[in-house]
Amino acid sequence: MFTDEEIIHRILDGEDYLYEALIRKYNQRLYRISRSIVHDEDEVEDIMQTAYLNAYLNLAGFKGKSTFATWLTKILINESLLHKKRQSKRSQVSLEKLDSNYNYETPLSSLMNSELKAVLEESIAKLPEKYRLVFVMRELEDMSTNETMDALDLTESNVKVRLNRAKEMLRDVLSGHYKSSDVYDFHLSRCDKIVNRVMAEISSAIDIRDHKRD
DNA sequence: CCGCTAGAAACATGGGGCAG
DNA sequence: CTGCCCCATGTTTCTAGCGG
Repeated sequence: MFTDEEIIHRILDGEDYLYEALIRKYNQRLYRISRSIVHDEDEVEDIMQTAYLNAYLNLAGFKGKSTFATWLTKILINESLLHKKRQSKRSQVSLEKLDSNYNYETPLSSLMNSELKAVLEESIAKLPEKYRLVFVMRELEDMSTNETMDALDLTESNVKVRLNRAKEMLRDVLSGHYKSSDVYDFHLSRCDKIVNRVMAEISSAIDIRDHKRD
């Protein structure tokens, strides 16, 4: 097993195909996080694709100031927010779109009552974006407070209080306890789809780059 | 025992709405 | 317009628990 940093070194040394391993590793995380900003699945796919591509093209600029995971997450969040901003400019109607998009599939079998899961997903989706983002990153993706604050450019205390308030809001809706591990699951076919697309984009990007070099 | 982290509570601030 | 209140948000501070 190689660390991300080792893989990146090898990619920069010419082993471009290794980028696929990184994509597969972080697909689930990026999907959930982007999905907590943008509701439409297809749009999330596009955003992830763009984020992976941007990350790849700027890989040489990654200096290891934070971890690769955080760096990549940051790129994704920026891309997601950018997309959302563009979209809200085009059409002001976003509210009615919210409800129709909650019913996406969560393929893995779970111990959780499906009705409860649906309620939980809906409740999460209804959280204000800042709370939802922190909640998804901390609770669903198991990111540390430090990772989360780096990715979102927040203070430590702010991450803590947002997480607690998110939970508080969810508690108001959900009586009793909840199990969050299988919310926002990432469908495997979707994973392959994105991997293939990004690797295709990368190979053409490499062609262009090599062309320019000549 | 020490250091780190999470969480809860108290406190501070800033904006929006509203009566006068 | 002004003063006031309420609400959302962020910071500070304290406590508890966990592992080295």
